[in-house]
Amino acid sequence: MLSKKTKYGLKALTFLAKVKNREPIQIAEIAKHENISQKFLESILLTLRRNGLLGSKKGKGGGYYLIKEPEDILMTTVMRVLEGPIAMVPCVSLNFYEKCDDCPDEEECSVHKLMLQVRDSALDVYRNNTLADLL
Amino acid sequence: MLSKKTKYGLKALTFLAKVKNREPIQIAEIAKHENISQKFLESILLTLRRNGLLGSKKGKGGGYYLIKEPEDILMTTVMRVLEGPIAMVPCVSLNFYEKCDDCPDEEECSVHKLMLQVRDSALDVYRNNTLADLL
DNA sequence: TGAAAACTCTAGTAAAACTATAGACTATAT
DNA sequence: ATATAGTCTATAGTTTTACTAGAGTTTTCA
Repeated sequence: MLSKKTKYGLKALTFLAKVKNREPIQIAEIAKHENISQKFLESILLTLRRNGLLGSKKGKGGGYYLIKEPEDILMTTVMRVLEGPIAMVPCVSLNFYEKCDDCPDEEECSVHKLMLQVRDSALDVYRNNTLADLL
Repeated sequence: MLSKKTKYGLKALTFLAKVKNREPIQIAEIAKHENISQKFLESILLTLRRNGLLGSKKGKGGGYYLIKEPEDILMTTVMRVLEGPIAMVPCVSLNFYEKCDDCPDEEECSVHKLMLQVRDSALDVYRNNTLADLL
């Protein structure tokens, strides 16, 4: 299941992508427009900012804004930042690889074999979609 | 993330697929061979049996066995039984569809758009793999 | 027939993850 | 100055996950 965090994050990004001139939008406005708990959204936007996807401006007239053009924001990046590993199992993860404690031989493991394919197909989707494609 | 339940279930199925003559294998033996907690495995095998993937035999010499040939067991079925919906979001699920409470218009929703593609690509993998392919 | 082997089922629980909230703090614009 | 708006830390409630306990039932075979 996709976490609410990722879902809300994606919605916020989409919303911000539509803003003219990349002017800052307040958290409250995004929250209201997308039906998201404001406090929860705060922490999500913060994560997106820390990971270089959003910029922020404090004080009056402040808010969050896209730091890059939607065409340049890959879904692989967004997903990794919000949802974490794209692989369903650490032993097939490119960025978060971990060995299984059970499972003596990865090459022989049926789960490994299947999940490798699933990862590749998901990666294929994420790599071929930018934020612009979702508008 | 793939649940342990699904992981263990897949391993058990793979193990059973290799058994000659489909003779019943005791839970304890599968658990030991695949490094799985026996009691936990019990409940998983039970689920698989209830969903028509395994047969069981009670009493002395009993155990679990595949009820169909590995070539005839699709991963879509296995995944739905063990892991639940293949879609990451209910609003793009074929078998477990549900409308989002937020989100006024599905067609306009960026999350929907992206997750539809992810679902399709995952489905594509699961439909093209039978248990036999994982051996 | 009876006892051991093996599956069935219900219930419960500890830990982790997820979702959300509260409140104090800091920076900025005007 | 002061109102505005993001930042940070802590924490509480809920749900899911991964198991465990234990009693019960069915089957087989001597």
